[in-house]
Amino acid sequence: MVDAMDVRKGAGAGRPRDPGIDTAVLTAAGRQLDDRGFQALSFESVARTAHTTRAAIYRRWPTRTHLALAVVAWRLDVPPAPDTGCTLCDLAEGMKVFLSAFRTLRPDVLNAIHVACANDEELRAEYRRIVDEPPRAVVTGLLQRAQRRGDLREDVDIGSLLDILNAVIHHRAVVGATHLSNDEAEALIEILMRGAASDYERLVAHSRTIDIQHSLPL
Amino acid sequence: MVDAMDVRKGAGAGRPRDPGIDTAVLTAAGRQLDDRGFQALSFESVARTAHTTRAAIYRRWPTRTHLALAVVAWRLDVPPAPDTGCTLCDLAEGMKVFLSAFRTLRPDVLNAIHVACANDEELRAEYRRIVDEPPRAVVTGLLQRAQRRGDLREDVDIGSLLDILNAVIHHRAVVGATHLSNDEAEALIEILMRGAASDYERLVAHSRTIDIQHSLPL
Amino acid sequence: MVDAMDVRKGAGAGRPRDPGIDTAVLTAAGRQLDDRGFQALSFESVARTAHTTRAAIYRRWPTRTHLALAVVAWRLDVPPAPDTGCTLCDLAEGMKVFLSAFRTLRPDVLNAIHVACANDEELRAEYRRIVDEPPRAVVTGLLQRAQRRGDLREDVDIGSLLDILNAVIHHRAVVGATHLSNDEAEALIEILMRGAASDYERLVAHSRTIDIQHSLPL
Amino acid sequence: MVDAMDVRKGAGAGRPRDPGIDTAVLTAAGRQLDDRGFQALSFESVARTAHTTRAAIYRRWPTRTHLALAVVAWRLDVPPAPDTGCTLCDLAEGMKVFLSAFRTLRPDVLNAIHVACANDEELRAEYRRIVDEPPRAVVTGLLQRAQRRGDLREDVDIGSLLDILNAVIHHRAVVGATHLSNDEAEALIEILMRGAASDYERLVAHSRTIDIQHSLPL
DNA sequence: TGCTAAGCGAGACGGTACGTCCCGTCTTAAT
DNA sequence: ATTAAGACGGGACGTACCGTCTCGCTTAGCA
Repeated sequence: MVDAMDVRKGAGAGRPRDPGIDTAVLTAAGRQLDDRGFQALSFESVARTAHTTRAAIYRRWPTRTHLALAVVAWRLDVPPAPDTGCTLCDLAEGMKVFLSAFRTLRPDVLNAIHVACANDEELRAEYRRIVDEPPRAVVTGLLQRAQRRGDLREDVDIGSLLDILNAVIHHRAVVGATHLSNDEAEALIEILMRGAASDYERLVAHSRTIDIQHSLPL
Repeated sequence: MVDAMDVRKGAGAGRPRDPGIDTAVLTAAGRQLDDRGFQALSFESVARTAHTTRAAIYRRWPTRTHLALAVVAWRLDVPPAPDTGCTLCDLAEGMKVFLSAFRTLRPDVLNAIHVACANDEELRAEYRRIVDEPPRAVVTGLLQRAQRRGDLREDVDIGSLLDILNAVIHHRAVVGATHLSNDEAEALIEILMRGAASDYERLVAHSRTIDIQHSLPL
Repeated sequence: MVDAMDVRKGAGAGRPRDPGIDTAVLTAAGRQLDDRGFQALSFESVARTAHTTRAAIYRRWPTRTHLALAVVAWRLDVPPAPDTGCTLCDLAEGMKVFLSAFRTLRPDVLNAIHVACANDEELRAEYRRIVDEPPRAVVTGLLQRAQRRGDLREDVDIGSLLDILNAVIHHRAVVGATHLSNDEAEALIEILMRGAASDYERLVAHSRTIDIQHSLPL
Repeated sequence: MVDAMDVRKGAGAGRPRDPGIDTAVLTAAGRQLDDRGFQALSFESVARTAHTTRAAIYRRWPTRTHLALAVVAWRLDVPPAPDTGCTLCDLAEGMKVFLSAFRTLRPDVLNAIHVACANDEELRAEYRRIVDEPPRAVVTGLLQRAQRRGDLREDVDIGSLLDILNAVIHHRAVVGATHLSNDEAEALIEILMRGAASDYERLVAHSRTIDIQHSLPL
């Protein structure tokens, strides 16, 4: 994957960048974020542990927020959309996809990055592009199939459902400091599907006894 | 309510604290948070603009996170629970209560505070006590009345509903950088109440044509 | 001995000073000076280890220099002048007297106190009164007897001799970080007495084989 | 002579030090020492008056003692050894050399520096190298010539003589707060030379009527 | 006996300075 | 043109003491 940050102006002339520095820095930064959080991420210490210099990092990423986002982009690998034909099962799997984004970095670190983006439109867009959109796209497809299949009412706004799912998972990860439990996920899906399904009882009947809980990640 | 920060060990002895410093510092800190965000909140500059010294602030609040939380506690004034007998109307009002907590400080600032709490159990508890619990208590009462009235199914877990409401509002404020719109609030309430109400159609019929939208804050 | 610092204005009325605090503070201050030197002597830590408060100490001694001098005064006990009739022997003993002053506190601490006195005439006088004069008086007597006895030339200025003795001992203690060795003391006495004695050879002959070295302290 | 403080580890690489800062800091520090003494020497105020930052000073000198010693090294200019063939005259000149070291800074400041060296072997060595040794080397040469010439007895230990000279001058400067007067210097030389000269009377006769007093500095 | 003047512990107050860390920029020589 | 190295002017950190103050309580001698 091309590094989004690696947009050089007059590339071609002069000594080329050492690509080893890119990976060394991303590795060191990631380790630092994992160990001590975003606020402890400093150019100084990253340069130190990556055995390079601040200047070499500044050349690639202008702020530590850009750097942290680069770590996310480097790590994130969104799983493909499940398609078993069973809406409840797919939905349970879909929640894994949302969670996958929250596993690239500690939730509080992602949150801190977001805060740092708060006053910078360009960075916020970058955050959405890298962190928010990919899982959302996957689950959107999943729900659209369900709606086409007739499992969801026609008038249900899929965006609203996604907002709720995303919000609850995010909120729990970030505020509750624990990920959603199986029971909570079940309760959440039940409440949402009772409100959104054309015929909730039929969905449950067709869930092929594949227990929702067993497909939940945590 | 007694200020949580004003818990002095051997209270009574020693020169008493100058209460003017408390308010000056909280005012200055609040202003700083409003103007430039949490990361720009420094003991240094607060001390400067409050015309006092770092030491006097450290005596009261050990970290800038404690200080910021004290600003929230100082500002937050949770409105009383509405009780009109109309569940949908009350619920719409209830969302105002949640929003009131998110208006004490800029959403990104609250979020930043939360991030700072992430690795400190004591602070996280403080955050919950100050920011989360008060509105939650109010809306809990509201929903319990609705349930007693028979508007909510007996088997609905009010806690889960609150989690969802809280999560969506928090998430929108913090991630979306805008508060929930009327339409979004309406859609949210509809989805949740379809899933949770004993008889959603009856609730709508009895909402006395008091348009949900008109009672929403934004 | 009356404490020089204990000059109270309107003594008599009011609660009397707790004498236990005086000794506790002097003990603590002495210990602190012994352990970590003058620059580490702080009202704060003395108060802490003496289980009292800064204010109680300030009431007694206005600066830490006064306090340190009080420790010296409290500890110093000048030995009496020796008078064996043997000038060289007495002189060797006299050097002990000078050294006794340098044993009340570490030489560098005494020196530091002196530095602190440098810009305060009153304190400097106090220092001289407490530290310098007592041993000087003793050895002055000793040398005057020797001169009366005819062992020292009439034209020798005893003050100059004292200056030299005091200076060399002080200098060695302070600059060399080791006290004068026996050989050095012997060499010093020899050089001085060759220059000051009426008949140095006779003095050596009459030193009753009491080896100079054996009467030196270190 | 290379400045002892300017020993950089991987010299050559990196942005070179701004030599203007060195002189600005040494000037400011010297001024501060002259005006208000060692205890008032703070990195803070030196940085302020040298229009630089604490960090730039810390980069060069780790403690204010090192800084003060650097001021001495920067200022000290030891005069060359006199060699007139007249031992008493040379000796009188030699005392000027000792005094030159004590004129680089106020005696109490030098003393304070010494105190600060007391518990640091490395600093003490530095002090000796910078303050003690240079004048000592000069006068050593002077006395060795005198001894070769036969003016001093063969068995006189030049080191002991130097100790005494150095000690008395140091002591007077530091404890007496005044430098040695002419009379005192004369008395000191007389006492020492009576003890150390092969034939003191001859030395006086050969002092070419060059009055000792007239070559003394104060 | 009760008044009153100090002493006392506790601890807050406005300050100054500490030594450290990191920032973002720069200068240099070498690659 | 990038690299490693590292100095530069800044700013904030959290800590330690300073010398002063305000309290409420204790302890005596004097009236």
